[in-house]
Amino acid sequence: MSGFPDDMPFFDEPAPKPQSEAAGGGAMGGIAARALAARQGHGNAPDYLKGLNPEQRLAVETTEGPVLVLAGAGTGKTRVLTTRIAHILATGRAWPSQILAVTFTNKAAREMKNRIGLLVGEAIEGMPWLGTFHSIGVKLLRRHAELVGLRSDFTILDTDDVTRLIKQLIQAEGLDDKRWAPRTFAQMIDGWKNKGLGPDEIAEGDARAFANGKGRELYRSYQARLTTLNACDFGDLLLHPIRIFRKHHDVLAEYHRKFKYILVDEYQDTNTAQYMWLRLLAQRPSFEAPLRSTPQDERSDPTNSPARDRAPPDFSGATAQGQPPKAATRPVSENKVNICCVGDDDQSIYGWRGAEVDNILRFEKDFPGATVVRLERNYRSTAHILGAAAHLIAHNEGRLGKTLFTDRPDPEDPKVNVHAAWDSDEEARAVGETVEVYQRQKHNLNDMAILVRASFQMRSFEDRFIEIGLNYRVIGGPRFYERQEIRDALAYLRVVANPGDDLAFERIVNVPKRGLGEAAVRQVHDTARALRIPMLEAAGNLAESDELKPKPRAALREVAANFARWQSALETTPHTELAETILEESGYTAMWKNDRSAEAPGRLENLKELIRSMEEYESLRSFLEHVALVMDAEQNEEQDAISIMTLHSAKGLEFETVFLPGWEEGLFPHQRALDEGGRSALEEERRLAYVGLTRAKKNLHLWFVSNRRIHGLWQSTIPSRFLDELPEAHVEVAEGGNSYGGYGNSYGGGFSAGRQNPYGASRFDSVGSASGGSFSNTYATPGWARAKANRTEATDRNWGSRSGHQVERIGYGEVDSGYGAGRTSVKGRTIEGELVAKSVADTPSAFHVGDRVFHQKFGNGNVAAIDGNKLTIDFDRAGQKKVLDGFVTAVG
DNA sequence: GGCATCACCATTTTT
DNA sequence: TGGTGATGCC
Repeated sequence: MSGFPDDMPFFDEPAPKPQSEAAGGGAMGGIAARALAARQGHGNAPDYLKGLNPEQRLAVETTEGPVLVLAGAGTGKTRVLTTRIAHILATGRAWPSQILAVTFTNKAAREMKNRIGLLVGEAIEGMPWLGTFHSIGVKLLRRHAELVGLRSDFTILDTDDVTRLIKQLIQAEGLDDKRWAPRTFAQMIDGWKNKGLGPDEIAEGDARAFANGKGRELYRSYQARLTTLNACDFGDLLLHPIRIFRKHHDVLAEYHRKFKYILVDEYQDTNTAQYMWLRLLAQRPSFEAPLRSTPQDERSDPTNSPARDRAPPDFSGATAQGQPPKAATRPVSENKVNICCVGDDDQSIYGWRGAEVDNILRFEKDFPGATVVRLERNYRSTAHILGAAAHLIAHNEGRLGKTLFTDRPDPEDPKVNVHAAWDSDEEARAVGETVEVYQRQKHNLNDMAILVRASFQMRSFEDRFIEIGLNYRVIGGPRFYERQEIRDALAYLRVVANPGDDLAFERIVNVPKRGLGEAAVRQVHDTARALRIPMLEAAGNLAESDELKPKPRAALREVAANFARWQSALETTPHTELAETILEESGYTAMWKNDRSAEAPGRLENLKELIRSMEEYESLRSFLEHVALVMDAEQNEEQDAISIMTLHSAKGLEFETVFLPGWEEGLFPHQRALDEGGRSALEEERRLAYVGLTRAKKNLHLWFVSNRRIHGLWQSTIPSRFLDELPEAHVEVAEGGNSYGGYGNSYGGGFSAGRQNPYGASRFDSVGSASGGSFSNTYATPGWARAKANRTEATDRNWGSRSGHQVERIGYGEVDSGYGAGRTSVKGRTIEGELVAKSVADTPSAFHVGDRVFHQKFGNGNVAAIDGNKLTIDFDRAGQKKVLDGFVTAVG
């Protein structure tokens, strides 16, 4: 991404040439030649169109008017986007600078740039408006900053800065920052900004919910403070441009003229603010769609803040300024909106951070006459994987509806495997063994991945892989630019680049320790506020006065002198060299060299890496811009290693072999999603499962365990309802229990919909009961049965090596015999080819609500509810638990 | 200012 | 259970 000062001037591009000229003129270099090829008629499609399937080609060639491309997983989405851009360029429809192409992540933007580059050669240099929402937002804002009271050299605050700032504000209000956590408020503000709401627009209820009803004032003073600091947060990068567009018609009109084509990647992930932003840019005055509908998002959002009931903010630039929304005199062609949104409603997994799936569901209403192209031909996965994924996702309502298919079904392809394990350690062990099996078959570790729901799950895999010496890499997790030492170093650089960056100054004024305590820093702060000058300047003033004691005074004098010196060197010294000097002279490097903790060498190494990475940028300023917007750092993939990551960070990736552990109720779907988000959250969890399944090209292994340690306590768990939703035809319950036995009947089958779901029983519950509850309650394959038979012994082996679990081991052993003898029916049944794990037992439970029962692990309790063979029991000591009836015995 | 102790918490994460 | 962040004591 290019840094900001070196941007090309805004409106200096030549007017677009008519198509006929563009093709013939040499100005576009290689493109012209391709354009020629493009115009040679249907029989002779240009190279870049060859190899596209008919749907992809339709998506590429429908350049005019609104287009929605519903691109299922692995259907060539990026290819369509990049080819479409290449096509627009090659046919001379627009100059590179007239195409606005937005993505969510820097990675996606980078990949698009690369791939367009491959298609059209050098012309990519001129794609200045391809980037993330935020990077394009910055670019817009730098040009028009004064319209919202900022200078164009404003700084971009990261979440850490924001939190510290809010903390100051909360304290300044005389509020207790423990009662009102700054981070919580930062998240609230972020949420509001995602919805496009400024301080005056938030709902009364929301405003009152924080800081003794001072939420709104706090938000307002936060914004005021940002303006004073000449800074903005991530949300402002979108909101400020929206404000500018709404208020300054001329500005918006310029961009309307400028952008001939708009492309949006991952449209299902757009939040309301991004949607507003896009609509402003895409919308022409005569464009008459309902700006925002719809009853649907109210319905699907049980958190339903009052804000949702208010009239939607009017972000139509036209109507806001009182212009008639209709401009009947304009020729239709001028009102054409050449916007192309690409996305997949089934992969919308970011609702919890403000994404509105509804945006994509509503596209055709928003843009009447839209061409909708469905990409369903999948080039990634086997028919089994696609079949499993399709069957699962079909349980969601409110989909646009796609069914992926493959042209290349292969009878040799393995089915999707479902495995059970006793607990998470065994799960890790078993996954490790399976990985080794693949390794022996010459599979690369790079082609395998373990995708987990929550990051705490990673640990057991890491432990195990270290133990057996298996290379792994964790994707995601703590980011390079979020590390303490990197932040500190960046704070120094920020102050040098921008002396008014008080937050950065405060961060490092006493790092390393210079004897500047809280009192001294406060003094600097207050002076700065009183005189309306930057803290750095205030520090210089105080150093010359006698308001402070000699020691802090000397420290401040040195700090001020240092920064003055570094700033003057900024013009003359290469920025990498200057950075080194700063870290050296400030004593920062020395601080870590003197630190004897284990992390210190790593931190020094990171600092070196930071300097190295600066080399790619031409100035300190452009580097800082990059850092503010790009929080990730490249991972090196040279070493052969299996990847471990969350399902969320796996979106967009693919692997030959995928392991999906932890498919248990409460973990996946996650209990918290169920508790807080109701049905729509369950559907999002299901989409997450869908994303997980569709990452696999060939081999897919799902796992669930019977016991998982959650918050340090062992909990018995039951298989995820999502397992129930997989089609039997494509799934195989894995054998191999002997090698890692011990799971036996403890999982019991079935899910926990009843009590745990606040919205009531899921409709999947009724699958069992509606059909008379005549299902097996267990997996039923020969291997399974064998494993069951081996269970007790294996369990002893597994648990015996641990201390402190004797009781449980014995307990389960005893329960097991009773359970096995009493009520198991091993023969599996299916319904319409569905249901691998069964939810409901053959026989209704013999227990009754109110029965006094005993459980080996949890002790005595009373039955509170019964759902098939699943009992909800209020235990005297362990609280309420859901257990299978086979695990308890009647008391008295 | 540095260390020990204690309470508290515990999905998902980009920019 | 274990990691973090804040408090309080020296």
